[in-house]
Amino acid sequence: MDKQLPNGIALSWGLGKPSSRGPKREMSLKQIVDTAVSIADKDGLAAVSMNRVAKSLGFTAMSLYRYIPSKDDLIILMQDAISDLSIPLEKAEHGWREAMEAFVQATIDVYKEHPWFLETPIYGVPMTPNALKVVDWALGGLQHVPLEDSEKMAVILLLSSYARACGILQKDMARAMQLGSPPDAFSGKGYADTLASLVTPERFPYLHSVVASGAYTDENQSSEDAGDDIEFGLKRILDGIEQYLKKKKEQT
Amino acid sequence: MDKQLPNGIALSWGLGKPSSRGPKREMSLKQIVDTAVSIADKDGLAAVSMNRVAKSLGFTAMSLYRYIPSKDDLIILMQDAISDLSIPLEKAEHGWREAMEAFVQATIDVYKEHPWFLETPIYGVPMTPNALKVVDWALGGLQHVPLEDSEKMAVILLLSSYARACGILQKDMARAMQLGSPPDAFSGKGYADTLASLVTPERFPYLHSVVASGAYTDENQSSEDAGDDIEFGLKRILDGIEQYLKKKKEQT
DNA sequence: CCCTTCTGTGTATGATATAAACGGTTTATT
DNA sequence: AATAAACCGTTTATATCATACACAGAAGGG
Repeated sequence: MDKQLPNGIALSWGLGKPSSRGPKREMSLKQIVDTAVSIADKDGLAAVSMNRVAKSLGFTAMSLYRYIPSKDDLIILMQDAISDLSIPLEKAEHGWREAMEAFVQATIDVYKEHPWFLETPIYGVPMTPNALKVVDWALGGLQHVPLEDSEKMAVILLLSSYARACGILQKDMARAMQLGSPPDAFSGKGYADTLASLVTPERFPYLHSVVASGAYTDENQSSEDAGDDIEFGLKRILDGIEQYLKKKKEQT
Repeated sequence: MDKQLPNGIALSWGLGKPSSRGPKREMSLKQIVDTAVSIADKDGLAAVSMNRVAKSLGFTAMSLYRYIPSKDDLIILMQDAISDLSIPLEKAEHGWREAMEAFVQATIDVYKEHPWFLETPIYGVPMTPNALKVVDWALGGLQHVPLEDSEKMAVILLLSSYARACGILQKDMARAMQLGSPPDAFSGKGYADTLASLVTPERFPYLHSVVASGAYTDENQSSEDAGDDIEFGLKRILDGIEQYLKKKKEQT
């Protein structure tokens, strides 16, 4: 009887007794989760408290517990909610590369719209319906690719992590651009300059030049450039997969 | 004057006035951070409270604030602390592929030793000394690879993110193995069976067979197999980069 | 020698998640 | 139709936090 799997997962699947007795419910799970998501979108994940969510809906904090067993479960539901992409059902007219590119882009878009997704402390292999629907979509894009199931899953894992990396980068760049270069707390110089002065060539022989050139702090990059970076890594990954397919074909 | 960069970063660099006047300090930053890390290692990140850390050291919670401005900063310092890998300084005797593999493996090992690292909110691209030292190490492994600096950074970010995804997978599998297949809360069946019954072929045409086969819940996989999965994705990435290098070489 | 500065410590405060008990409401059962 | 059970949203209470503030003592500088 240890702490086991969060039953927010069960909730996300709509499992629960249909409770016929008692008064009519005045809220819905969806309503609660959507409210929580919009709060997180606006003010960050830390702003999501039971109180705030409930008050936004005109109820008391405790009322939420009639719908959700705990806040952790709410967060799981939030994650699932934003994974509800409107999946285009182009019937694999295009190749698998295009499909994977679309998958990655869609995932990155989620991070862009909901930056708090990067901060959620509840993580793990996807287990909720919308998240799994995305996996299913990606698998569909690979349906005619001669890979083992486990290999396909590995590819999806790889691409997901790539999208996440892009999300982090994007968020940092957005923040850097928003802040501009304000004088820093512990020196008169801007943040980038401060970092550059700390990353000395003795201590960081390889990193030093990168930071000094400003490439690390992304000062001169725009969002458009970030897009280019996304392209670069993605193309490398897909090339790698393609090469593997070729090699595999030769062996047979 | 918005909320700006956490100055826990400044602390991690050892920046601060050397205070000569008052009484001698009875603790040190390192002591505090190490204690916090060991608590997180043992009981998870949620167990790390100012009170608990201070009490472990025989002091009161408030005393910590003489060393650390806020708990968020403490977490940043914790992240930096566990990034203090003892970096092998093999002078690039091996190729860049081996170097990148070592980098990924080392990162994964950190996740294995400190699972709470996965739960810490990502504040963004690394900015603290030990974390940057790791980046420097990775850059060193790429020193003779003809890529642009920005491309190298993109590769490193990607591999970091991939390592994180592997860390998540590893942890989930470890938990799944530890739990075995306990009867679930909302059905008599085990968790894997429950999931399999939810992932119907109608709703998840492509994923269904994967889940049904048990490949998704990783029931029969050992940690060794997980290593294979890691290998697969990693090799694809590296293959893709290698191909890019080849193409680039031909063009010149 | 005093005064400034810093130390660790109590005390206090405001958030927070969530448990427990309550009055009112709806429906199933008798 | 009457009763009882189940359930809803609320009120109240508690425990845990992070952290602001003010204090008493310690150490060094003038």
